[in-house]
Amino acid sequence: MLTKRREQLLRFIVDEYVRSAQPVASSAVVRRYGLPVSSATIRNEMARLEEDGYIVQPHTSAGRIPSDRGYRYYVEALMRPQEPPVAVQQTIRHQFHQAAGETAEWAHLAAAVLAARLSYVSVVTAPHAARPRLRRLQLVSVHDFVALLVLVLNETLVLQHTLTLDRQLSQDELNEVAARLNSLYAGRTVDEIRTMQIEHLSLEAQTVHAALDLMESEGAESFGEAYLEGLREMLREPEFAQGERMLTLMELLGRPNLAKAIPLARAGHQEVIAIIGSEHPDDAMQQCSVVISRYGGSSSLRGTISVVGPTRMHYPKAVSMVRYISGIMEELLDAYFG
Amino acid sequence: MLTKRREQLLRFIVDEYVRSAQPVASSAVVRRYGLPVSSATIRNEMARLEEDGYIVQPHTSAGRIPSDRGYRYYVEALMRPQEPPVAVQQTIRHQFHQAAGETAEWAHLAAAVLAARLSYVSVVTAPHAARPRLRRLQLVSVHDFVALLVLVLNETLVLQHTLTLDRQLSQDELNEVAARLNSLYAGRTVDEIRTMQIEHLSLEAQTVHAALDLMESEGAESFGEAYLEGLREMLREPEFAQGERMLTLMELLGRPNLAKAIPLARAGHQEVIAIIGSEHPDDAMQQCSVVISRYGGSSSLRGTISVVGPTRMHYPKAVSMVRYISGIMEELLDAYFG
DNA sequence: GGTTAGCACTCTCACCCGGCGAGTGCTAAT
DNA sequence: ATTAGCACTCGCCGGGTGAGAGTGCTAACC
Repeated sequence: MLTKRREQLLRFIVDEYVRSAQPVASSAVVRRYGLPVSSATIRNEMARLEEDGYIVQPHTSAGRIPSDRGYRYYVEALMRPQEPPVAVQQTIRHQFHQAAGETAEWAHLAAAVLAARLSYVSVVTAPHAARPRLRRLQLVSVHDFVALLVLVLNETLVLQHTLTLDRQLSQDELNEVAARLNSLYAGRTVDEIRTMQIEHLSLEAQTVHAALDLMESEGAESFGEAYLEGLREMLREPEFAQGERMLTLMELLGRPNLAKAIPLARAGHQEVIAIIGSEHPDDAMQQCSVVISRYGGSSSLRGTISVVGPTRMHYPKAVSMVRYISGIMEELLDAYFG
Repeated sequence: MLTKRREQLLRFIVDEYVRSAQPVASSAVVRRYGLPVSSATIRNEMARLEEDGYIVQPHTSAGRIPSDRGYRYYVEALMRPQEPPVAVQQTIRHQFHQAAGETAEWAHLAAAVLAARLSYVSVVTAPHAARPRLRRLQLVSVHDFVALLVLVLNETLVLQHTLTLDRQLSQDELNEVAARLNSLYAGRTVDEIRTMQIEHLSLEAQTVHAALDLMESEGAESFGEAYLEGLREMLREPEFAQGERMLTLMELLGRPNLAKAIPLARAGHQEVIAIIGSEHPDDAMQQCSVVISRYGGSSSLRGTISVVGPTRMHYPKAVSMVRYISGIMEELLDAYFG
């Protein structure tokens, strides 16, 4: 347990380092925060904080920077999460209000807003049903032997697939098939449809097969329909200034690797958690922190919303912003599909 | 007009510089290409090429690198476009075959393949109808006062929009409305629907209004549904090694600026054109070249396919690969919607 | 006239060196 | 426990230097 004064000092060091990206000197703390003690006293305290592993020196005769352990303590015990200012809240609400009709765009907008407000990378997975239900399917004639299968799943997810037919069918015939399948299967999950074991011929069978495939591919939570924004902004942070660093980061945040960077499983509902630097299992993430939360507890749709930034991240802002946007997504889901 | 030998020398210099990213020395040319002359002779010839503006020296006592004019000459007169090897062609055809059903994924796949084969940035705009026609619309009940409008346009473009209703409507009622609107408007363009001037009440009016909005937003060729791939690969090229360069490039290739980088208007059908460095109007593109082509001449659907790389680009590969992929897209469109 | 060997010249790059400034840790006094 | 004073360490910056690469020029050669 840290003494009151050491806690406060640690807070100053974190705040200052986050602000300036420079190692924090003892004299700088005294000057900037107007402490009633001399820099020598601060140096003594700093030495103790360093012994305990909360801060480190990049090299002798440099100031101190927080260690991952220091950040952790800061996040747990020291920081005061600050709600976004009212003006910002209003702007954001307005933006979501504009896009209210575009269900499929919510997650995209959330990612964009988050990135714009924080200048870190934001990753938002679209609202997603663990067990998707078929709402309605439709067949649209496209060309002689080609038809388009359009699937509306749970709430508003729309999928499509092109079917190649064995014979020419009119739109009316397609409508009939669709109507029959809708009456059989609308409202059901993949498993339910599978266990019904109804025999189908040709086009019906083909359609059901394609539909089940599409639905299944939606089953697992993944980054398939994730929105990632703000990479450019984040790469402006001084820790990524060298080309080297940028490339490894881009590598890591590319689609195939995204799951390594962001542990969806650790996202808890309605609580925002942070994973800091060395707490990541993956080596490439040692320099980064992730702030993550799940949204959509009350409806059947769930998603995650997260921010990836340098360990030198503005945690109060990041946590509160993730919490705020997550709340908005929750509200929207409730209002539209509650 | 250049002499035969100078042409050949220019070709060597371009090839070698593209390969090594290092200024090409006179002795290197002699050694590497086994010429029957001495390096002094090459130096004389190089001096002439430089006078005429085809090559430049980064500084005294460095080798030569091609100027934009030199690249232009190379592209026009010297390079031999090389078809992709048969094995590669087969692999690519196989990849497209796999995805044949996923109409909406073609452009994405094209961009991915292009990026993987060339390691430059590829940008592919999805097949797009200049005057979209409504094929079919559908209304799906989502929740008490919420319905989903699904629009199938021209060939296989599927759009969606959420409607908030003034009163509760059953799926059957929604079906009726959809059926009526389909019988009126299926197969028509925005303009046609507008001129029909049919009076509608409440939900019908709302639906038509939303549908027209969606269709109109698809009208103009844009990067709205463009796929961009390969940024990471391209940033590995030595010319972008400094963080500075990377950032300006990422800035430029971000959605809002993409149109500046890639002049869609200059893409000619069935011919692949290159825009080299200083030929770009925009300052930020002076270091880059674009290879671009249009696809989909015979069907009503069009799109563009382009590659952005450093001016030190492997033009033969880039041009032939763009041509090849463009041909495949053409074939696919013909086969499915011809 | 075209080609070439030889050579002086230029420019970059990598390296080393030394001074400066920042910031610390320690000691001794309060 | 605090603090003034001071020696010490280390990164950074500028200049200087030597090696290497590659050229342009000149004069000789076929």
